[in-house]
Amino acid sequence: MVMSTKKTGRESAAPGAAVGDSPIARLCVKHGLKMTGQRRVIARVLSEAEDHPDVEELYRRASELDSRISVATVYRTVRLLEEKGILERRDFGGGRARYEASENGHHYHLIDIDSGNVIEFENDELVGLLARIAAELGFDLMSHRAELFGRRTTSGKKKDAPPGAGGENDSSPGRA
Amino acid sequence: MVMSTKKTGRESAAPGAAVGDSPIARLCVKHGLKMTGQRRVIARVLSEAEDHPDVEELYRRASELDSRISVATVYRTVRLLEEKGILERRDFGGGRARYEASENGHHYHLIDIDSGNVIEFENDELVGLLARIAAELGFDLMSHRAELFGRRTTSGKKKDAPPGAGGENDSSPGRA
DNA sequence: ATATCTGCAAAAAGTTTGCTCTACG
DNA sequence: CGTAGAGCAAACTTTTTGCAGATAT
Repeated sequence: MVMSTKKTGRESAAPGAAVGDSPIARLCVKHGLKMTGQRRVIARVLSEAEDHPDVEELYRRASELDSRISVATVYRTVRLLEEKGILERRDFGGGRARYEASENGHHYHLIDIDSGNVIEFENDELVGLLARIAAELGFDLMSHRAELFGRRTTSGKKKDAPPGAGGENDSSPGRA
Repeated sequence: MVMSTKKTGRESAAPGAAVGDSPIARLCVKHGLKMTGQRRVIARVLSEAEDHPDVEELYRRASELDSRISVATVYRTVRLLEEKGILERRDFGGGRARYEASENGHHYHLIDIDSGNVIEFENDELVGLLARIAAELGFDLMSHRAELFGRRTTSGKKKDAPPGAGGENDSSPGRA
């Protein structure tokens, strides 16, 4: 098992994309999408996001970088990227869809039911098992999610708890 | 892996509840809720549901039994029962919330992303793995959920397809 | 050149709510 | 009886869309 480390940096340039483009912008190019100014900004915001922003939040962040962007465009972009498999839509309740880059790798959430902290983790064994289950039911697994709700073990038998890897503390709480 | 078998039957009567009441109606009484005619009907519809109806579908089914029911009441009831822990709200994409009785026991969902159909399954191996993961992170697993989003395998290489056990055929298709 | 994309504003779609009247306990 | 609940319609929230003008390739 591996605790997630989100990558925000950029790799080498790709043909057809401007050199400063974000990873997601390059994916857009690869998928044959036109790279408008707005789209480039939204792609960058998405690439740099370390949380799970909803459309409103994406709009806010994108607007800071370039005010000539409308919500409708964010909605359209996010939908387009989801269809291309570049983005994944998440539903943590609260009525609005939230997004994260597929390239961030699949990770899961363990929620500490006492503190509310969210711990992200990856687990290849889990991916494999879920894919196998889907296959047994006659499906190709396109995406999936798993959320664990747990309580710290009282005994100090904890095996693995990387210090800074814990609570992500996303912005939007449920509609309490 | 075991396909689920929902229980729809009724147990013995409870004090304070009318004899013909559905299991969920009895839970309502137990929680101190007034049992109006409408609520009783909605409770019954929920108790008898073997799928994951959204509000519109609940409204349709309830209206068939008693036409004096409004959508607003369905919304209110469903929300109330969720707060009481009697119902669980599910988000399978497609924009609408869907509900199922908590008493139906633990199972997982595989959503056909093309049709919106939901297949339920149980899997002990999955439970074990998730518990182990939680333990490795220093937690006792209190509850969890897993949802798979898949697409029917094009090739006929399906391994395991119990003829009548599969497609539950929930009503709402994704927003295709 | 031209198909794609954007902004704007209007419209959908889903859900909540204020108010008044009804009816459960 | 008193208060939770129901109906109705209007309000809200989130997301989609039609159209005219802009722009990347």
